[in-house]
Order: sequence, then structure tokens, then C-alpha cells
Amino acid sequence: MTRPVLKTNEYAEPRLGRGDWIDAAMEALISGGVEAVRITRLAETLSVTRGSFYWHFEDRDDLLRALRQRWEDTNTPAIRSAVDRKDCLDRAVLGFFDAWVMPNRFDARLDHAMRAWANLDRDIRKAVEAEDSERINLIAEMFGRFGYPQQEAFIRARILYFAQIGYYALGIHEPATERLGYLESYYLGFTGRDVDPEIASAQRKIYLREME
Amino acid sequence: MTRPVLKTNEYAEPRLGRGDWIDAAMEALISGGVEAVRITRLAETLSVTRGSFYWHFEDRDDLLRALRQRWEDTNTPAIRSAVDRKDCLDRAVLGFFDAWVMPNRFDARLDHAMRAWANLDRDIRKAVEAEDSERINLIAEMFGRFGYPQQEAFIRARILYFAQIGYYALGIHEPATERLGYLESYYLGFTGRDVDPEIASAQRKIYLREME
DNA sequence: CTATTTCCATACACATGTGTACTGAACCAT
DNA sequence: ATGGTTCAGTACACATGTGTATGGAAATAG
Repeated sequence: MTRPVLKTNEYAEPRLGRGDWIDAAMEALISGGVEAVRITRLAETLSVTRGSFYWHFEDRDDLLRALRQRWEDTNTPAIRSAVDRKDCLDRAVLGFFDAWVMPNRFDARLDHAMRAWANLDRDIRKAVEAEDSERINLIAEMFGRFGYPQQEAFIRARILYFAQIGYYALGIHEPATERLGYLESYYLGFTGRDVDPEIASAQRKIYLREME
Repeated sequence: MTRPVLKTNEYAEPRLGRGDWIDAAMEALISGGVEAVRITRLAETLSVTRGSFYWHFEDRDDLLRALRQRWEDTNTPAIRSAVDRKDCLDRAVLGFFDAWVMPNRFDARLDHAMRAWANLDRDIRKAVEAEDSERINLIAEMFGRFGYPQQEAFIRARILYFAQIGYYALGIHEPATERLGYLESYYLGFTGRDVDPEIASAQRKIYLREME
């Protein structure tokens, strides 16, 4: 007689793994900051006791290291691929905007949470500064590719990146149609050039399709 | 025989007032976030027991309200006066930069701390959003005064303000001479115009004089 | 079917933090 | 000087959080 495919009772709650704790901690980090990722509370939301946690993790620090790791493996690579387009500046810049608003690989909420964490922890601060510096260089390369002198490319990269961080930090909430209405002005402000009308309208279509 | 002018022993430590606790809490808020303003720790740094605190304050929330109040009374008014110059755009924009780097009335570290706090508290978030919106309108009025069309003025105001917030949020640290070297590029990036060379060099002198 | 590994519960020790009640000392005005 | 006001110390109850030791149940392997 062959054994059933499912090796465990499919109705019973599966037991927890390391990843489940990290997922829950991620949610806590994003919505309440590092100070909110407390073993006791995670155990409550996961409906187990802390005994489980100390089987999967050395201590709280072990969990926090895992959070940092996941962030590093996800966010900066997403920026890189958005920005290194070779065809035209318009699409590269618009792709950069996308990273923050589209549910892509890049997790803007996590990025924001890491920045808040950086204010409280030297090691995290160093890590965030390193990622920021790398991202700005990627953006500066982008401007350089499309004809901007070196210093102007660097400063425009900073302005673009700072403004994006600031925009999210301020938690601006406006309807999608309104934000899209500003597209040309933003592009002009950041690049000093006018956006290609066809690319802009294509971008609008893509965005509105994804958002429903 | 006349009594001495000092009514209390001039060598003894003076007793504490409400303001002393608020000062200490301010320092804790700025350097460690709200979660770091703990009555127990403040008492330690002030070298008294918590008995003192509960004479000056109702409870911890009473202290936190005082912190918020001090912020509201200080920072946005400083922005307003920096930005509402009527003579030329150059000086208005440069004055805006100054607020963050000069030890003026505006306290950039406090502003940053309030924004971090806003992530953890609904009421603070609402307050910060209100201040941000007001400041952006002030900057948009500035651009409007100097000939920018309405929407462009609004978006340039946002970019300028967002970038300033982002710059500080990222904790960029570069020597003063390097930052001053970027002055013209920043001005061009934010306004789309070239800065008046005389005003720029005057600004450099003022800045280098203040900084030594 | 048994044994081992994997996961979770329980109980304990300890630390840090809040808030209250009560006491005591220092200062001030009369 | 003395009595009220202002400030600070002490002691207690309670809450939340970490980490360890140990035992037990459930899943898996042999």
C-alpha cells in the first residue's frame, strides 16, 4: 500500500519554521519599527509560545540579523535593474519612479523601516549608508550615459534620490490620477528636459492597468 | 545685616523645574527616538529619582505632549521667515538651505526625530503632515513670486522640500567645502536657473565665517 | 513499531519600565 | 520661628520583556 502524498495532516496547522518567524517579524518591523519586533508579541500573533522561537533562533539579535539580510538581498538589486536601461533617459527615470509605487521586488515600506532603524543602530546605519551611496552612483551613471556633465549628473542623481526618499518619508497620499498629472513637471524638474509625450502616455497606461 | 543676593546656596545644585526634564527628554528624543525617552533613564541622567518627575508631570504622556509643543512653536516659523524674502529667488532658496545647516532657530535634528516619531503615532503623524503641507505651500508661493507657472511652482516646491528632507534623512556627511562646491549645481537642479555669482560667493563667505 | 529528530509548552530567574502612596527635606513668606 | 509650598527619596504593586532549563508531543526515519 502506497503512502499518501501529504506527509502531514492537511487539516492540522503546520508547525512553524524559521521563515514564518521572519515573516512575522518583517511585518512588525514595517508597521511598528524595530522596537516593535518583540519575541513575546510575535509568539502571540503566531499562536505559539516563546519556546518555539528559541528553538529556531539563537536570540533576538539572530532574528534581527535575518531581517537585515533579507532587505539587502532584495531592494538595491531592484533599483539597479530599474535604472540601467540603455535605450533612453525617459524610460530609465520612469522605471525608477515605478520601483516605489509598483508592488515589484522593491519593497518601499521595508526600505523606509530600515532607514528608521538606522537612526537607532550604528551597524544598520552603516549598512543603509552603503546601500544609499551605491544607489546614488547607479543613478549618476544613468544621467552620465545620457549626456550630463559629471558633476551635474551626480547632483541630479542626488536630488532625484533624495526627493524620492523624502516623498515616501512624508507619506504623501494622493489619488493616482493626480500623481500622474504631475508626471511631466516632475520629469522636467529632475532632468531639466521635457519627457517624450509618447513614453509618458505609455507609462500612464501601464500604470493604470496595473493599479486596478 | 543684609542678606546675600543669592537666595540659595550658590554652590549647591539648583533643584529641577519642568523645563529641565523637557530639555533632557528633548536630548533623548533626538538621539534615540521616542522609545528612548524613558522616565527612569532621564532621572538617572538628571541624578534624581522618579519622585521628582511625578511632581512636575502628570505622567509620561504629559511629557511627550510638551515635546511636541516645543517643536511646533519653533520649526515651521523658522522656515516661513527664511522663505518669504521678496527681493530675489537666489537669496530665498539659499536661505532655505541655511535653515538645515546653520544653528538657527530651526532644529533639523528635532525635525528629523519628529518624523521618526510620526511613524509610530497617529496623532504625531497628523501633526507632521500638517506642518509639511504648510511648508510646501510656503515654498510654492516663493517660486510663484518669481515667475514660475502655478503647477511648476508647486512641483518644484515639493522637489526642493522632499530633497532637503531626504538629504537629512540619509545623514550625508561631507566637508563644508565639498558641499559648497555643489552650490551652483543644486541651485540649477532645483530652480532650472543659474544662481547669481555674486550672491553665491557672498553666501560662501557667510557660511565659512559662521562655521569656524 | 520503535527511536530519533523536530518542534512546542511550562516554569523560573532576572531586568527594565510605569505609576501611586507616603515620607522627608529645603526653601520662602509672614 | 514657623508653617506652607516646592521638590525629591523610598517603597510597593504591577506590567512587559528576555533568556534558560526541562519535559513532552508530534512527525519522520529505520
